[in-house]
Amino acid sequence: MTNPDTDTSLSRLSRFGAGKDPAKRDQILDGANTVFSRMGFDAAGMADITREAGVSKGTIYVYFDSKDDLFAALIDRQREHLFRDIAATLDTPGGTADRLRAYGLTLTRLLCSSQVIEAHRIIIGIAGRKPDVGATFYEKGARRGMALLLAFLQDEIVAGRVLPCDTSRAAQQFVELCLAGLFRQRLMAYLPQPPDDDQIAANVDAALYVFCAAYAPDAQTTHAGVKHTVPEGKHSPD
Amino acid sequence: MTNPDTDTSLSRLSRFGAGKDPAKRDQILDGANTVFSRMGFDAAGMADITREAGVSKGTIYVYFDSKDDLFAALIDRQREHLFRDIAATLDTPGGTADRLRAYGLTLTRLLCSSQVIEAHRIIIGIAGRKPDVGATFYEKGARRGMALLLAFLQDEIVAGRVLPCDTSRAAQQFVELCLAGLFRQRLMAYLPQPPDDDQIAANVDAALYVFCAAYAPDAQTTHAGVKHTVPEGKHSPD
DNA sequence: CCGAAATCGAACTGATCGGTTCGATGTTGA
DNA sequence: TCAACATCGAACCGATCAGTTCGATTTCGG
Repeated sequence: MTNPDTDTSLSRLSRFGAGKDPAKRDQILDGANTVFSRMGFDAAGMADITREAGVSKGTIYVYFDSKDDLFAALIDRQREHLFRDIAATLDTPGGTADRLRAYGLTLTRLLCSSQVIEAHRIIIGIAGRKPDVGATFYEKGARRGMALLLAFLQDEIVAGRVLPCDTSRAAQQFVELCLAGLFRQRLMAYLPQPPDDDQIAANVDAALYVFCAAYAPDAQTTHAGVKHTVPEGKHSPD
Repeated sequence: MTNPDTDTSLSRLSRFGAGKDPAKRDQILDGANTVFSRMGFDAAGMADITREAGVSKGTIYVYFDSKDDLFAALIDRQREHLFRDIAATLDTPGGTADRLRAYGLTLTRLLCSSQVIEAHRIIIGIAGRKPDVGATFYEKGARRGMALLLAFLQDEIVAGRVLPCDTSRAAQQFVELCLAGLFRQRLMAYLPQPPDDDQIAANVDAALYVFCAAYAPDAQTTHAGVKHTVPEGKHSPD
């Protein structure tokens, strides 16, 4: 009768139901992460994951319903890990540019890391066959990270430290500027290794320079030409 | 004795060797294109291509050595098609901004098209397992297209219409600005359809605004602050 | 030390897929 | 009309793989 979900007696604290031990679950996910990263989704075999995780095949299927389910759980776990790092950056002390730089540095370093690149490769590779998987991945990942930057930009505009503009598009532009020359090249394995910190810093500084030239109020107030009115046009797709 | 490769007699003009008929070759590539686009590389079966192309399996293997070979040939054919469209844009009449706009419009429209997106999905999906495939794809595609823009920017700098800068990085930045909010979202199927012409135009105009704010000489000469000296720092990876 | 339960591990199933083979078929040049 | 030849099409091969089954083994609470 003792329901394992409601039983909080001592006897249950070190004993889990079948497929309920979080340590073993993590062990499986760690192995899956290694194998998926090394081989990609289709080429990765459950036998490989079995071997890498040091867990029997039957046990994996006790913890996860299918290969797809296992992969989805893996993505979810990684994502939460990433957000912890990014969310803090915009609360950095310093001026607008400094906080943007901190955000850009962290974002660029994380997105160009082998783990994130491999995850993107897998998602993009199946996005044609399973559009909802890709869309969900973007929604819960990039879109959520973009929302942080978007809120920051809106606050800065209210404070007069950034020119009024289509914040959604400006946020997209800043991110793409940070990733310019790195992310796409990493995805296509044209850059086999993640960029080092110097390259990232140079890229983010260059992005910041361009971004400030367009959206920093001092450049605008100094140069009062009509040519540089910030277009507030239609919202960009986001 | 008559070697089919060197025999130019009339008898050979309407008769091709096995696996040498360019019309049938194209027929196979058309079918392969449809199937690869619909299903992705791994999920696409040779049987599907056989059906779609209306060609027997044996014949396909007379024209192509393997699935990989077939796919490579398909990519090569598509690429040449694209370059014809892009190469012309920078020779458009008009000022610097107009020509950049023409380039950006064409580039964005093509790269966000379903054909190109699907090709990217496949390449990126296997780039982990076969890095040389991905690298070659980037080398012969994006890199070559970037070279056009790069040469253009250098000419404009010499003519004093663009500020001296790291042209390689500036070119990357312009391209990413044009694709901001569109290309990555298309790859991940967050945008199921290609953007329409209005969206593309708005995006390219926004990109152009930002790019000009940073690299147009008039804005710089007017605003002589030290803050806006264009950094000529280390070359960005390209 | 016992007994229950989770896990192991190895064999097995059923299906898919890339690639091959080979006789039948249809087209073409002579 | 005939002979050569590219193509067809359907069966076939060998390998791989996701997922299942089940008895043996380990683990842990009592």
